[in-house]
Amino acid sequence: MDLDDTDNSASSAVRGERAASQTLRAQLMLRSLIIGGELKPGERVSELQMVDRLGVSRTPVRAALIHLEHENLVEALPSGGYAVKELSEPEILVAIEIRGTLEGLAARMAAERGAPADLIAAAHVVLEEIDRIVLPGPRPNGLERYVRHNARFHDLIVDMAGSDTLARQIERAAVLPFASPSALVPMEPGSVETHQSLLLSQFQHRIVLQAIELRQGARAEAMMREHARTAHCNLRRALIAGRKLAELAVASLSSNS
Amino acid sequence: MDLDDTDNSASSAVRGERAASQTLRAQLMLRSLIIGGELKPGERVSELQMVDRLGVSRTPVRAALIHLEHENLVEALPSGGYAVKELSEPEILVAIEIRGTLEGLAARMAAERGAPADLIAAAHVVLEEIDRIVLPGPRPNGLERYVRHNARFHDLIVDMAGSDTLARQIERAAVLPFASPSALVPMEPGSVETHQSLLLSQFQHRIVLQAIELRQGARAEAMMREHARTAHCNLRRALIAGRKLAELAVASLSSNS
DNA sequence: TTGCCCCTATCTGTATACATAATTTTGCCG
DNA sequence: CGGCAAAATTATGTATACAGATAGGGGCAA
Repeated sequence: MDLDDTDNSASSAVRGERAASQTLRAQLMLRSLIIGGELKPGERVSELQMVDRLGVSRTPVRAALIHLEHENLVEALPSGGYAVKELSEPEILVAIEIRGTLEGLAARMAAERGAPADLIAAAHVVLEEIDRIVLPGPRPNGLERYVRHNARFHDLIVDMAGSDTLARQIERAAVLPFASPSALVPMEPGSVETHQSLLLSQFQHRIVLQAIELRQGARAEAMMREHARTAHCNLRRALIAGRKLAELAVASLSSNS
Repeated sequence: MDLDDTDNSASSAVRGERAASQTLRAQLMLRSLIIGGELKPGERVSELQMVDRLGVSRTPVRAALIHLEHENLVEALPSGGYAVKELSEPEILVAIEIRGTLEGLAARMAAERGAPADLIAAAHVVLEEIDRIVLPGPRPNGLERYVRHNARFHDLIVDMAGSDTLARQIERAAVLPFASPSALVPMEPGSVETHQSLLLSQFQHRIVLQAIELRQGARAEAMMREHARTAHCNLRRALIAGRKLAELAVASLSSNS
């Protein structure tokens, strides 16, 4: 069978991933289709249709669907098969709260157990990089760099907790489009409002890191929780601004490498 | 092909489930094999071996393995295939902490949003049933009834939060043998120590429910978290007493209907 | 005797064939 | 003209065939 992706309508999602397994390719492409809105919420995801669309056979498509079910992006229909899960605003808020709660737990564990020195140092470096982005003032193009460093900081906090189980659980909670720490993409790139929001987030980053260093578990946890609630504001703003879900796909996909 | 389970070495795990799909059967049986210790931690789970052992073909076995991977019971090997995940004591403690944290979040959300009256009433009924079990004093055979009602109470709290997303996440966190709220099975049935532990748990139940009714979110959350840490003691006791993981399989499996 | 290389046996990933169940469409009757 | 039923199409669940890869064992050479 022809396995290259020359005629693949969703091949842009797997740029540079052509060596990966068919299952992973199907998973990434399906995620992209769902988050990008090309598959409407509530719509049935026909396996054969996906075979035509993704260029892989039914087996990897089916495996990808099982994975996506656990990621809360599709749900199993009672009569068999899967449908794109419709995300209500309250459920997204809950997902954000779950992520914040678990990241708060990670921060507290890091503070109570003590975080490895190299991770602390790496976090300081990341925060200084963010400083160089946000301190000079609002500038275009700084947003995507911020998102990258922000995601790295969150990953470092989770790593400091030293638990693979916790890391996985957090990763799963952050799959939903607006629940990811990188979900501030819909913000207006150059606006003063955006810039102030980033400054506040950076303050929170510093407090979390300081609390972890000082072994202040409760403080680290509370601040991390509050920090996650920044996403609430972003979601509210995005819902008011209109449907720009497609933009989120890139950030959401790039954050789980 | 012969599809009945007459020569099925693990058929006891699916008693009453013969109408279910092959995938679900494979998932339940594999869970039982892993939690029951028949598959040793770190051991590779050969698909063909499981085909022989479970009496289903490779496709359902493979689907079940993907599900179990998301349940943290197996992990994907870099070279392909899966292996039984080895659960270190610290990781189990983390899993308990995750469950407690998320159940605490559920209790707080129930308190802040207000729980449906019928669920509150149902919870009161359950607590009165538990009272009838533990108040008269230590008695044999009360333990399994306690476990059942205890699981029901925890489910009710989660339901009160009114979020399917949160419910799923908690369910996943509670799959690990000792992380489930039903994980007090290894306790000695008739001992005074066991009875006092149950009494304390029941006090905590009452406080959580009262806090939810009074809209005391922080109190409900803190008490629910602390309540989950009861499992820490049970784990410690079980590890001292010796390996009786097999007993936990039943409780763990029955709690996720 | 020991270490390295090759060969074999098995295992996974993928594709596909087949049977059962669900859904849609079409035709007929009221 | 509308509703219901039946048939056909399509969907999923399951089993299996096949190819590439991997790991392990045995044999040969130093």
